[in-house]
Amino acid sequence: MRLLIVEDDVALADELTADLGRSGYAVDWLADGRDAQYQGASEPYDLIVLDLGLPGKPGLDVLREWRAGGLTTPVLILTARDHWAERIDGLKAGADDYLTKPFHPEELQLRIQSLLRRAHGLANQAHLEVGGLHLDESRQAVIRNGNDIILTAAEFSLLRYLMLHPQQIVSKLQLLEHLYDGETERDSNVIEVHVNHLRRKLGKAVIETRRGQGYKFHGVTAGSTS
Amino acid sequence: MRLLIVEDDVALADELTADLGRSGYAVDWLADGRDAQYQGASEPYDLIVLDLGLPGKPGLDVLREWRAGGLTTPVLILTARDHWAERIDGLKAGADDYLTKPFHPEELQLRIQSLLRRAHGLANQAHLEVGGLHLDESRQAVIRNGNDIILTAAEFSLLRYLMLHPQQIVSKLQLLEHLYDGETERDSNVIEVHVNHLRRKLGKAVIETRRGQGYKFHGVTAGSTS
DNA sequence: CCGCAAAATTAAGTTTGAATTAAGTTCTTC
DNA sequence: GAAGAACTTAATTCAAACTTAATTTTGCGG
Repeated sequence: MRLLIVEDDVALADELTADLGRSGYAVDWLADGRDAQYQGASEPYDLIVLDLGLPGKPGLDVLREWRAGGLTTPVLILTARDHWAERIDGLKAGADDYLTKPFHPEELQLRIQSLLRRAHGLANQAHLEVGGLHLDESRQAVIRNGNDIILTAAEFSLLRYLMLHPQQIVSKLQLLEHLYDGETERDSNVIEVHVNHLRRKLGKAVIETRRGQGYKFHGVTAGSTS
Repeated sequence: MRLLIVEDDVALADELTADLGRSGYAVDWLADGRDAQYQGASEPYDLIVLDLGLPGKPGLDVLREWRAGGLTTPVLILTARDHWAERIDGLKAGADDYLTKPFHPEELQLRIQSLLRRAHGLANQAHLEVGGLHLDESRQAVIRNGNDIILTAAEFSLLRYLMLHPQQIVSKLQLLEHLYDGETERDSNVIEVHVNHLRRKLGKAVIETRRGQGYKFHGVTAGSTS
């Protein structure tokens, strides 16, 4: 998942970037509203965290123009506690959720997870569970039939992306763009390697390949083990 | 479907060419207005994407001269966000749709699909659905009576072309010219082979052959399966 | 800091399958 | 029933995807 954080408080932004990076998100950070305006509309982010108190251009204006231009990416806004009216304006302008400062970083993580599930039509699920597999975000593991399978960071974020797009065909390019920040080689075979590892751990049938098009996630059907 | 992209930003053009190619379009790319002027009028494109900020010759002039010369190919123009007046001028000059930069490539794909349907008199249809068959562009599949039939890239683009020209007789030469870029053998039997594959997957009646003239697409009538 | 172990990525060789060509067969029309 | 058009099947080609191993990077304990 690729996230954009628009926040001018350097200390806070650093912390959030590091935190989210550790959770397997590819995070970009911008401090200026004008830059955000452009980059948010041109890069394929899965979610944007937008502070409303920004230099360059007011966050609310940025958000309004994104929505006017047809951007559908989920946006979570950060507002100051004492500007409570901003929340309402923000939601009216097209924000999907908000958080008032100060907040705990874990709180942001939870909101992000929930927002991502919601955005992919997997609402009111407390945890990501698709086709017999249960993702445990806090431990980077999958649970199948009650037993844990430990994944590495790369495997985990790849699987998370696939599970958030069930029944869809996800191209290798799409995976490269959404799992890695901006500039990663377009002709690397990282994805293939990690897909291979996932298939080893979860069984061959879990990820179907559609030659020339991409991969498609299937749950584990009945008692397939290895 | 054969598309022409006229765009001087090499990185963007590369990306779009690759994207659209992956979706089964035969894509040509030109960076110069003067070249575009000539080639757009002489090759049988199904749609043209034209950036208005071009070297060689202003995009607007190119478009005006195409229209003056009687070219009816649908044209989608790309304009910069801050030159909003261009959009109006572009539409006046004969553009069929526009997109402001920056945009997401998927957005362009959707516009192209919609414009192609429109250009073939299948307006206000959100998806291409003819004679009981439903084309799913995002998954390169057809849906008949609710169940999916997976197609390869070549089969898909052939079927798409036929479905965009329903009730018409489409010659083999026409298919070769519109499904393959410029130079492909005129006496190859690729089309026949793919038609054969499509008939296998969809049933014999779906594509009628008019000996000496070409093929004609028919929907599936009632309960024909194989 | 340094060095070690695990993970991530790159690289190289192999396998697979779609696309095209090729060749032989069956229609269709005169 | 001959000739050409279209059909069908099989062979070939070539790029995509897989697999394994080698290399680089990262994180961590000393």
